[in-house]
Amino acid sequence: MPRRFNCPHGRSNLLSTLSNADFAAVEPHLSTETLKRNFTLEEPGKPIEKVYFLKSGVGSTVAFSGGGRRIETALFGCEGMSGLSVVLRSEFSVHETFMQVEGEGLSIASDVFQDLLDENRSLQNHLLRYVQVMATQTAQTALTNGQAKLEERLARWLLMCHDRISGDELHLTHEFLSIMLGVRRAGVTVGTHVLEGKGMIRANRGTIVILDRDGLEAEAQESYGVPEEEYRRLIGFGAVG
Amino acid sequence: MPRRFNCPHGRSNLLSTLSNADFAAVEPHLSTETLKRNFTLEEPGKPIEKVYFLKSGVGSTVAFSGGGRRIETALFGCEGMSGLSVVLRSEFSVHETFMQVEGEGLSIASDVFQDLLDENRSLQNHLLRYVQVMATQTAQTALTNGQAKLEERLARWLLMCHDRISGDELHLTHEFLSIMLGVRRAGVTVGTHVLEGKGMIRANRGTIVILDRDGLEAEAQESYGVPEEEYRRLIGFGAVG
DNA sequence: GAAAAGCAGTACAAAAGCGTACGAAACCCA
DNA sequence: TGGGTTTCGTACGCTTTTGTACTGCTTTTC
Repeated sequence: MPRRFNCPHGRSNLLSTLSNADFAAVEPHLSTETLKRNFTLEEPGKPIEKVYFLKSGVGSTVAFSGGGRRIETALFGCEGMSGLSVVLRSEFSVHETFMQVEGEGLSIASDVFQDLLDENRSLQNHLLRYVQVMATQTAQTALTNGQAKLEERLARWLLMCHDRISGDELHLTHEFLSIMLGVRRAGVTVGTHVLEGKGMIRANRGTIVILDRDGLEAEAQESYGVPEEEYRRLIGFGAVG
Repeated sequence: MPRRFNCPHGRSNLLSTLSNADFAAVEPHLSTETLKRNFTLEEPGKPIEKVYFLKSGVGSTVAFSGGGRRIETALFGCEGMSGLSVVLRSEFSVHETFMQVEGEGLSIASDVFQDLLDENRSLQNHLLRYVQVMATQTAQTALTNGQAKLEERLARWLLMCHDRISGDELHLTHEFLSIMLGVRRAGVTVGTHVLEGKGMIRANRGTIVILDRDGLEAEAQESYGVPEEEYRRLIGFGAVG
């Protein structure tokens, strides 16, 4: 199976799948921005100022609790956007969203964007379908967190990240991965060794290279694939230019 | 702290918090239905025919995978509704939603409802905010599934269910609870004994009685409360008649 | 080029939870 | 009333994961 969200030439697939009229309405208000690693796209509990459509890179939404527990609940790249709370008329969310892999994005001011949604039914409907995709992803994360073993969760995460980058190299530390998955750092070390032993990845200080996607998909079992299929159903892929 | 979603006299709080105009638009199309335990509100992968606003009882959304793994991702009562996929223009969801505790609900045909949403901005916006509440609940479930111990998850679940029923008795088996939480049946038995030992609940064949909510909230730690607070912020409570 | 910081590998005991299984108690229905 | 069924209590060994901590290798910084 091919890489699933490999948006060609750093293009936002979510914008590409808009109708011409909808895209024309949005386009004048977009500004290109370079989004560095760790850049905050949404601050928990604070009104969202800009919505970002990624052209490349990966964004990550994390739920946390007072006691310092954190876990990633959703992740998106060139197929998606930040600021779902704007689409959902909620001003902000209690969760945090930041850039996990740096990239480029198109930003639009939240208030302008909200007006566009008001005026433009089909634009809104399209993005609501995207909300459903993300809701599915989060539900699947809940399922996986509750039922899958560490290696399976690790494989799922690597696949989802791989789907959204170009090339096969992920630049991240075990520490970071352990926070995303909500497990112990040393557990990630052991888990990567297992996947490495099966020849699926090659790990190196700060880098993981994907060698065998099919193997990883087998390892991830049913943990991987459901939201990806929903994306295909509800959003689809824009014509490749 | 009082019971959080104790809708008086079996009333839908979600409908009660609509503006008069919005409620007037919806009201003529509603039919009261008795919803037995296990009644399917949404079938996975099949177009939703009716949307239900609960007046009493509890509905439950479950994610599952081919391998027979299941876990509850969200739960709602008189404060909520089924059929979020209709609000999100997605026809259906891949998850299953059914009645966990029997009750009454107001149903409306999906196509009629969708037309109402089209014509009625503020109705749609209100329900979109409810979608955000549920997204928050699911994210919190992902966090809890990944990080909390069995007893904490159990306490959270009991509280969420207690919030949505009248009285303090939950009628359910350990087997059922184990499926909702995605744990072993025998684990639930042990967990309930611990909570019982602390005087928070009293358990009996098919019944759990909540004795000490505050105790349970302490047991659940930060696992409980976030989506409830979001509901308060985004939906609120209708005037008590 | 030395010191500091960051990152990865490893080890060990302990806890949490699982799979399984068996028997007892409570309930249901004929 | 009695047999079948459902639900619950409990036990045992095993796997997974944790908490903690120490070591050594890189990379960065001064």
